[in-house]
Amino acid sequence: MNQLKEALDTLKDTGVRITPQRHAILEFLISSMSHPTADEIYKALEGKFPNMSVATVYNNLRVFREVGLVKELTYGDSSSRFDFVTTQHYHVICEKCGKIVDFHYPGLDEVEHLAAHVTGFKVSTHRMEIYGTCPECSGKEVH
Amino acid sequence: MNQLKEALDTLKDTGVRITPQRHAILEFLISSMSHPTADEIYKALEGKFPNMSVATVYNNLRVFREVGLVKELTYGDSSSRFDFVTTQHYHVICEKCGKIVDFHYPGLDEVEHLAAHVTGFKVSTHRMEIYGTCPECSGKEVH
DNA sequence: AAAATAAATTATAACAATTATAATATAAGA
DNA sequence: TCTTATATTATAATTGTTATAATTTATTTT
Ligand SMILES: [Mn+2]
Ligand SMILES: [Mn+2]
Ligand SMILES: [Zn+2]
Ligand SMILES: [Zn+2]
Repeated sequence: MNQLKEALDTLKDTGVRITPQRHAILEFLISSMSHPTADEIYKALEGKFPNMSVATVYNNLRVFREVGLVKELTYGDSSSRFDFVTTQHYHVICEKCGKIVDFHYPGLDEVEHLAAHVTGFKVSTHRMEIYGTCPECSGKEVH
Repeated sequence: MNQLKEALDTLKDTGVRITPQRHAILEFLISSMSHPTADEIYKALEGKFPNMSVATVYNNLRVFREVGLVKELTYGDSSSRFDFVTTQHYHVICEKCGKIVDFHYPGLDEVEHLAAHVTGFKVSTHRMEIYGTCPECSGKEVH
């Protein structure tokens, strides 16, 4: 139920200290319901933490990733985005405005198995994203 | 049959000048049968073109991408890799050594359609990769 | 509760991949 | 061959991220 409390328990269980900065970053990730970049988090919290270093944001996002609280979504040259992990899901991304929408779909187990069989890899995970144009951006088009 | 000739024709048809550097980069991409980074291409050709700028490699890879000759494979913070496009395929990537292996599998049309239906996006494409450990890296493990 | 110590934060510098800039060189058509 | 738009080069700039070292803070030990 209380996602923040659960996240803090995870930190405690894994021996990660709970600092005000970590608390605030987690709080923001959970409440924002989006997929912010490190810099967006940094800027969102600079009112509350005027002296927080951007390195702290990066460091803590890495810590959260390592204990499984967040997933890092990486894209070519641009900034990583961070997703507070609840359940397995994929993403649909707008090529016009960059919006990221959650997309629930069963995991592609069959594909993983075939890949393992064909290539001899020990498969651990996969990545899948859908790209296109969101309804808002489609609406703006000239007809 | 002759992939290089076809590629050069594509350049001619789209009004892109054929320079020795472009010729050499294409030749390397086709013959290497791998997924090199811009820097790997740059280093591979520095014998033949001691004065070639790394910017030339980047510029031309972008040109090739724009006319559909190559696909850019992007990964978080590390360098993009470039794939001379022949047929649609996916990639299996070793998390230990970084090796990239082609994996032929029918396109995930069903997933694209469902995503379009559920999110209202106009879907244009998708990305899918399998991660794991390659046979060589698995063999090296201590038992 | 105070002291000790291990970990986290900050400020800043460094880094690596990529792109921008401006001068020079060249491919391709007239 | 001449012309001109385009490409290349050398270099600087930019951006996202990580490393470093000093300072601060959370937790453990006394
Ligand atoms: Mn998500
Ligand atoms: Mn490939
Ligand atoms: Zn959009
Ligand atoms: Zn490997």
